[in-house]
Amino acid sequence: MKKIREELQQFGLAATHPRSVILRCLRERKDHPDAETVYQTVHQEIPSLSIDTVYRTLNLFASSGLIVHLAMPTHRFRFDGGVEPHDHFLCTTCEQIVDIEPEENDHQVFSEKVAALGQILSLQRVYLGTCHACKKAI
Amino acid sequence: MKKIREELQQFGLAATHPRSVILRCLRERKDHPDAETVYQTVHQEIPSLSIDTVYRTLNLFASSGLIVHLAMPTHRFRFDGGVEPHDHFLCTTCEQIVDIEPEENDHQVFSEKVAALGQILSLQRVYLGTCHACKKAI
DNA sequence: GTATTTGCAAACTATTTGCAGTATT
DNA sequence: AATACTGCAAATAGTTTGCAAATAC
Repeated sequence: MKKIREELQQFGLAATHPRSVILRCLRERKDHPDAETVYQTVHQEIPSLSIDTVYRTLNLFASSGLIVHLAMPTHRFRFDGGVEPHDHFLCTTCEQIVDIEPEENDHQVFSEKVAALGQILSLQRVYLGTCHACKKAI
Repeated sequence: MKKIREELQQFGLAATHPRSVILRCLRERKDHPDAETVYQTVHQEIPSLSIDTVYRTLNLFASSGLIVHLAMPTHRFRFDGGVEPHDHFLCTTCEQIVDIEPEENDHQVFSEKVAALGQILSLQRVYLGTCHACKKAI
């Protein structure tokens, strides 16, 4: 928990109890949760927590760069507590998201053409399709 | 317009007037519109058109593969009438989306690791950042 | 003529915001 | 003590759906 608090402070954010628990939740989970899911989890540890705070906190963390707001055609915003570059697979049926570790030689260099469009901050790659479970269910 | 109607029929969809005009709108625009924007445009040609039909039609087209439901962390769903593979730049401030034509040697082959996750139907790459206009405005 | 599609209206779901009290620095 | 954060409540925004009338095949 100490590390989480320090992280918040390094980003210039007050290390409150809700924020610490929300950030720890994001760091531990591997399933790229939405606000509701984060709320359900953190609510167990802080019963007084409201979902408004979860929304505000997730937006704050994402714009600070502490977490990643995922580019996905899903019905709810999804977040990723892993900030090292990697790709994702999205099952467009059940909306589960799976991490894909980058290849050794993948250094995400942007071409000049891309750089000319503005200040590029990140690149997200999403493979879209149907997971085995959903495929079977059809 | 003939071509548009034929396209709909090839995909097994009834070539109604609303659908034809909506598909033509998507094919002509370069700005990756949301449902509201499509509605504003098509509404000029078909005043009786309702936005419900726009939502239904966009979802139908996207699941049929006639258009692409973009993977973007935007507040509204965005659609692309260009179906040949290409990348996108998203300004996370003004939410404008710009096409990036693929490099010559970009053939979008999926690794076995990716293919093992399920049936992969497409890959979307999104460069996120701030466009020049928004950068200046800060 | 039959089946599919559309408009209307309403519902539903997700997300944001103002304000006053509370916690953090 | 001053500032920043949170909960409450309500508002806002985006999208979906049931049903009867209209349209396409």
